[in-house]
Amino acid sequence: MSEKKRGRPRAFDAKVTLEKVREVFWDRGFAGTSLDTLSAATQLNRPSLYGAFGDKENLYLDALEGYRAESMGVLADALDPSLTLRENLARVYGRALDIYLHGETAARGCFLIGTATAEAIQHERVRDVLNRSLNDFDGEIEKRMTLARERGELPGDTDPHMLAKLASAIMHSLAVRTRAGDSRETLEALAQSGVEMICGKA
Amino acid sequence: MSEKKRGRPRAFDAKVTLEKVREVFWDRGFAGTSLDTLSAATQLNRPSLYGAFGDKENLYLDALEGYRAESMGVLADALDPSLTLRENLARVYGRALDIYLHGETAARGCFLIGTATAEAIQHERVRDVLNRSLNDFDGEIEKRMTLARERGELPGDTDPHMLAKLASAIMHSLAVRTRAGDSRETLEALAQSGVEMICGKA
DNA sequence: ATTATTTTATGCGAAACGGTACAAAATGAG
DNA sequence: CTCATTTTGTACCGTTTCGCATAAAATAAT
Repeated sequence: MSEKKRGRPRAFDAKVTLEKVREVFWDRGFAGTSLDTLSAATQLNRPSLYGAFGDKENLYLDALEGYRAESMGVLADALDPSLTLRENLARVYGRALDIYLHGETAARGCFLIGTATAEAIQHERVRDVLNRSLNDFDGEIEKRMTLARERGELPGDTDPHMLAKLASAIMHSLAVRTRAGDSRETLEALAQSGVEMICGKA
Repeated sequence: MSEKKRGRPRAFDAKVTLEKVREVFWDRGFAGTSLDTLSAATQLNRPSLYGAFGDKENLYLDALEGYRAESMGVLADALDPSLTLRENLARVYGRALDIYLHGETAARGCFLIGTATAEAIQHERVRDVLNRSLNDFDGEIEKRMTLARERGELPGDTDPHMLAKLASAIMHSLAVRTRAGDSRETLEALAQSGVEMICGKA
């Protein structure tokens, strides 16, 4: 797996670097971030960044992909089927808010919805990542909705596909509203209303 | 009202210009748009743009404000209280999609959610416009929800404030998904599910 | 040791960027 | 007609931008 490579070894960890890059893009967006800013944040000079990740767009796409993969992991964990659907949804929204509210300056929301949305028109590859991410997210929730219907947690005439999209819509709204500066309190109230909308009042 | 001004008269209509500016920002975002691009789109040279609207951020904020004002007008019209709540919501979503899907290249979604969200962290004034816009939108819908409860269109224990936020969440999701490239068909299905979620199945 | 290979660091360069100085043009005031 | 005022168009300024060319440094292979 890890054969020793021939030339001079890298002085940095690509994965750690990509995480730092993500932080910067997350706050400033793709177009609003310069390679110099990324260079400063990662402690790497531009040629090293270019050598490891390619041009700016590639670097951004790699950062998006890392976020997407991590998010799907968090989602899968939150949807633990040994819990009730109500608990699952509350966990999904709760963990999302933990991530969305982690910003230093202003709360930064969702990396994808907050920054990729802006680039999606001009950059087809960004649009594709965004679309795939949203669909994958919907799909995971839909599977849980289907299971919930089988278990009787949801009525028999439930449409898991559309109900999952409604559940995702709450997430999208949390993402936008976080970035608009809403308080945690306000956001948690919305999340709870979302859970009640789907699972009924407790 | 319109006193004749003293110097050389303007050769352009500021309102029309602002609409053209909006189109460009809508597709490319704030950071992704150059003054040269705006100059070309408006047929004005940069000094004229600067003289009429100030710097790039001011120009963007003016474009956002125009969009916000128009959107609130469309919303007020769609919420005609002589119609049922169900009809109102269907109209709100329908007109939103008409606007969101008007793009030439890819469908461009909501100007605010699609572009201002990206700048909201770094530019406080943009964040404020975004926040105020979302709140005003919620507020208009909440008024209609309150009326619906009084009329018996909604159960007596309805919380108009939170229900309005759920209705807005569907809008936010439509905005994001349009920009991600979803088809009109898909989006209309989500809109309809949203209406049913709030008003019950037809 | 020598060579091949890869990464690092400095720094270049052409283009794009936002903003403005300045003079010409077009209007109203006196 | 002359002057003050405002807009227009050209041209420019200093900075930033992205990408790369180049050489030094660090490793493995021979």
